Amino acid sequence: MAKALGWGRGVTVITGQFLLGRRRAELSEDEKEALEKAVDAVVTLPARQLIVPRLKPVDTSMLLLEGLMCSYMDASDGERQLVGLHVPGDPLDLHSFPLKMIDHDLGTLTECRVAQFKHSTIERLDAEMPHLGRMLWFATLLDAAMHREWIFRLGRLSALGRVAHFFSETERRLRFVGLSDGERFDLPLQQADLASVCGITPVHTNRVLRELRERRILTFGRGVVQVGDLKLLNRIGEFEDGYLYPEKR
Amino acid sequence: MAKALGWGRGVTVITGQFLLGRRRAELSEDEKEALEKAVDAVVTLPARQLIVPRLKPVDTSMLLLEGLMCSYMDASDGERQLVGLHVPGDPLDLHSFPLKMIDHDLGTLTECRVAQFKHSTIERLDAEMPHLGRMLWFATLLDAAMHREWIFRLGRLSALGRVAHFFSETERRLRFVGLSDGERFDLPLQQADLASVCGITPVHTNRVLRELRERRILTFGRGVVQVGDLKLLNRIGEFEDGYLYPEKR
DNA sequence: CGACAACTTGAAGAACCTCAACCCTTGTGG
DNA sequence: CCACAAGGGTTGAGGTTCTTCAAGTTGTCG
Repeated sequence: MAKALGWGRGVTVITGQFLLGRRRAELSEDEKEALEKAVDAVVTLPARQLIVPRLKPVDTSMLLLEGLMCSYMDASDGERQLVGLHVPGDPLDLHSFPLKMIDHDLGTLTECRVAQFKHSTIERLDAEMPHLGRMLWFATLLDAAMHREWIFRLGRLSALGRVAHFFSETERRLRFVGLSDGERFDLPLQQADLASVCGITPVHTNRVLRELRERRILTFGRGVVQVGDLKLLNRIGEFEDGYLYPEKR
Repeated sequence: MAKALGWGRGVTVITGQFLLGRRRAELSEDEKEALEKAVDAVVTLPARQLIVPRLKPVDTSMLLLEGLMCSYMDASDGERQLVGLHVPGDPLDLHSFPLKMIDHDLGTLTECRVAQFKHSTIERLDAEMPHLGRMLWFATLLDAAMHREWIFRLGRLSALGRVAHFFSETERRLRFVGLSDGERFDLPLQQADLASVCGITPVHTNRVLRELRERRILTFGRGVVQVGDLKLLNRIGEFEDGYLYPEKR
């Protein structure tokens, strides 16, 4: 556990990726320290498990440290729609703090490490440090911004555009936390997961991936993405990163 | 202006529809009064106007009092995707308080009346009344919950299902604030707007509306919705209102 | 090696789009 | 008071995209 490493100002062994690349710089040393100390536990979750079911009261929120998780909703015919992908550094169900439950299922895609925060602790933090509270609020709104972009993606883009947009967004998000160099990154998903994200069938997803491969834009296999032409990928997906609220440089 | 009406505890001439039907009951008299006093101005906006453009810093947030507004994003081919519809009682760009800007355009559909709140005032409120701050946070997350449902709608439902879901959701939301009785409600939109919501063409929207009409489920014309069979409408749209966080009864 | 899951490909069909024409209502000016 | 223009709504015909179904192929792990 991190506590064994000893504490000093700004030591963020657990929460160091939170808001990284976004507005982390606006967090004071006091705030980072308070956040780090607010961690109740760090636990490991098995792959492909439902972790937080919808519409059930919860009293804890989590921060993803390692692995991939997703938010999803199932249709009456059993088809699954992913409504969010979560990468390290992302709050997972922080919105359950004001909402008291979540309106979707939250599950793991791979084995994951997460940090847990009791709502009672967050409540104290929010009351005592209003600015930190606002940064937590900000973090939950990043999800909403991505949701809006996903609506746009599904409503206005072709299958090729949707897949390109998803890879563009995911590449950018992983780059925020140092998990992509813009050319290659791990993304341990299956084609069926991609289909669940993009609102298309697995079969058609396969054909879209073939086109991206043949046009030397991107290859995806065995959980690894190799980007051939990031500019073109972004253009096909009509991707611009403004909605991710990147840090000014 | 409301101030002319005189003040007493719980007088909410302007903000009385905020969170109505959701968790408004959790607001104390002090909180309601503080919110009402935080109103900086009430203004009228013309129909079909861009009110808040994307990616520009803002220092004010608004609450919709009367009329219809929408959030939208435009694709490179000029096609518009609505990502949110706003009805009376809804905060419009409250998320711009933590975000400092919005990542989408916000405009009017009809002439509207809105109440304006300066971010500096919200900041004071949030610091002095943490519980009220959390209720504001909650309100912004209702948008996120609707976004998730819209993703599901676009990703997993047919054109008929999407239109049915939109009408189901809108009917429910208007009922929260007393603007629908479950059988008939005003919805001053055009078929093209519906198309922009559902990610389909206006022509196909027309055909879907014909089917709903012929099956006696719903008629829509001249800005008026007549619901023939609400249960069936909800079933076709796979609509359940849990994600709208209705008040327990 | 065999079993299983994930990926791949082909063929046929459904859902939705595009384009074009027409209708209906409303408002305006002669 | 009528003619006409304009915008929104309606319909048909044909084309495209994506789905469905079915049959392999490849890779992995006991």
